[in-house]
Amino acid sequence: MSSLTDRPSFLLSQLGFHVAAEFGRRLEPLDLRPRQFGMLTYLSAGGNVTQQELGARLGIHRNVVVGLIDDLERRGLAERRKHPDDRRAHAVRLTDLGRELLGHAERIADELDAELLGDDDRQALLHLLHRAAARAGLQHGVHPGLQAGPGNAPGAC
Amino acid sequence: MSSLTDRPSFLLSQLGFHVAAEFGRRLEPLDLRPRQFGMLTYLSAGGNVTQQELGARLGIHRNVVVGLIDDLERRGLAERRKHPDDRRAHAVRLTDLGRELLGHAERIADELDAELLGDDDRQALLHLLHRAAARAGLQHGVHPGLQAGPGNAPGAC
DNA sequence: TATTGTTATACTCTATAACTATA
DNA sequence: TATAGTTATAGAGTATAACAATA
Repeated sequence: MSSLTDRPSFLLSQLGFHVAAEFGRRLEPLDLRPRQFGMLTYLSAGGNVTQQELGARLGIHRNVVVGLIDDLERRGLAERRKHPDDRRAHAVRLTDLGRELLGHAERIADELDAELLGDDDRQALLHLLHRAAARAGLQHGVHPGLQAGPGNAPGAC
Repeated sequence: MSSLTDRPSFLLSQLGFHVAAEFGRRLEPLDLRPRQFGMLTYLSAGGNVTQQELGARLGIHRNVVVGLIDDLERRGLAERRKHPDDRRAHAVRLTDLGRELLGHAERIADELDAELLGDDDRQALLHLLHRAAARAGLQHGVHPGLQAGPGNAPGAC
């Protein structure tokens, strides 16, 4: 008579959604959606990132990327430059303001991490999650919750 | 320079979404959606469960519950009976067929659990997740991913 | 001919608000 | 007056398909 709370997969999913939703809520004061946080994070590495690449990396369809970057650009957090190698594409870059806002968001994430568990437990959890993620074949930094899907939660990360 | 994969909260969310999505995919051959699985699970405890109670428990709005139970009833997995104490309400019951299908779904969940990690690691993970869930104040068996939200993934559990 | 960015249209799902019947 | 179930309407969001510019 296994209860749902005895299933690691259920607990994992339950906690994962909870944490994602909580992160989304804490991001609201920054007027930033989890998908945009993902974008800023990916852009922060620099380089000539095309919208196509950005969408492919985060699992967001390219026609949705347009609107999200429209918003980021309108707010001065990112900008479309001319792509040096391909005149069809944009090279999306993070602005200083965008980098600053990303810093705020990361501090929020730090807080969330800190609240999750005590230091020792958190380290142990991180280790186990890494093993499970590798076993599941998950790609680094690719969050399936960001993908468009048929009505995916814009608030859930 | 903390990568996203160094954040337990991100990994938790990433793995949680992945597991939920995978569970949803494996449930498809049974023509059962994760939310319906949640309903069958809750109904399996028996008793006179009203639609209101079911929705409140799973975080699904009552007007959405109607359609989901319509489907379950049409397929002979659940049925609406007269509620003995309140003539406004239905007493939703699981049928034998519904109980059987729930068994199939639980076996699918068992497989997913088994694939997650080796036995020892899985036990350790379960322990840590329990602690984190308690710390976060999560309720037993209440999955925030099932909630309606502004465009919540019907495929993600 | 394929690809990048963009826009428009159709579809799916939820939110809100009503309504009936009971309490 | 409030609540259980139901239905209808409107809204938010995505998928699909087109398009122009460029490869």
